[in-house]
Amino acid sequence: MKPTRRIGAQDSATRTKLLDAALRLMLEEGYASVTSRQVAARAGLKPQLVHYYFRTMDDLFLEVFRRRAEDNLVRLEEAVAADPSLEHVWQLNSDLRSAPFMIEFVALANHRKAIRAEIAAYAERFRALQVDAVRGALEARGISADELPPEVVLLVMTGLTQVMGIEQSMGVTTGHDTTAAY
Amino acid sequence: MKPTRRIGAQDSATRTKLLDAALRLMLEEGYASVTSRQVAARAGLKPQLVHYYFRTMDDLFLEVFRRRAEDNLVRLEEAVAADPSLEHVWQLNSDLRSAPFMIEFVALANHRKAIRAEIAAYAERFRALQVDAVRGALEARGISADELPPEVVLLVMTGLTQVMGIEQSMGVTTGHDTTAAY
DNA sequence: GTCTATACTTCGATAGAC
DNA sequence: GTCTATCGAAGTATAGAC
Repeated sequence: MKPTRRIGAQDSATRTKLLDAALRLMLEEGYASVTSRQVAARAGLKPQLVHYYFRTMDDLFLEVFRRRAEDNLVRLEEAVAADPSLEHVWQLNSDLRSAPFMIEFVALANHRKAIRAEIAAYAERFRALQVDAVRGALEARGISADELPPEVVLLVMTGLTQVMGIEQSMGVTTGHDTTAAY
Repeated sequence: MKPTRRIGAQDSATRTKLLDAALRLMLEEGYASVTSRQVAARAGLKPQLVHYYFRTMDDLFLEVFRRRAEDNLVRLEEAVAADPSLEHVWQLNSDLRSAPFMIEFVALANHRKAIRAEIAAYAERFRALQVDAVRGALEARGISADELPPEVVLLVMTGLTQVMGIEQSMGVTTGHDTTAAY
């Protein structure tokens, strides 16, 4: 029985610095660049501190994801409460700022069980919130869920913005303008 | 002036073994696991051979991508020639087998210029083929490009299958059945 | 043309000092 | 509670032997 190594306090300022550095690094250089050494360098700290505050690198990734995901959920809830119209929900979905974040984590999750589970749970919650919002917006327009299920609307919306986001980030723009206008 | 180190022949069987091993590794473990040591281990060869046949790891990634992309383009062309109906184009797009491949490379491309350029070029060619196919299928149905541009149909199609593919691989399935039926 | 011996860097992780 | 000294394994890449 291993005596389980000691881990730093959750509310340590150093820990927060490491999490911030890890997130920035991930967005700028990709998850493969999120190593104990590089994270520490960004934060202006020693590499060993990463392993003091996070038992493994996966633990670090999970914590980076949770912080941002939690934040996203709250922001979505507030935004929908403020303006529940269909246009606004669409607009929120078209916000491409979180696309790079998700690309990294989806790629990472594809090969790490713990992270995949965390993302799936988050995605379900996020989707549930969105479906509720779309359902309300559709009803307000007098469209019943039978003729046009909110889940369908949402998948089309999400798919569209996702593809366009990815393609844009790579410089592929064929048909984007036409579609946006449409 | 560096005398440019020697590189193995393009048609070497060993080189092909390395490319195959790299592709498998990438799909199974993610791009971060595609290292000279691991690729060589998979192929039953010495790590140094990777650097004999590919100057850098990026060169290896590029070659893995090109081989598969070339193959995809040919297959798409043949498939559309065989059956240019809208249903068939949709079916081809719904083929999720290449989704994991693209996820890896998109994530990788986000942070490597050379790879991004290669993927963008491929995506444009692939998209052009698809747009032609959809345009033909729509016209066969008497739908003019003015009322429903083929680019739009394609982006919706691609978006839908892409999101569903990603979500499925992570165990998120809310609304998939409903949408498929719809 | 093909492969190996080798160099140097960076990796994650732990045990122990403050 | 916080941080550092240190380890063995794995990373890319090159020069030179067959």
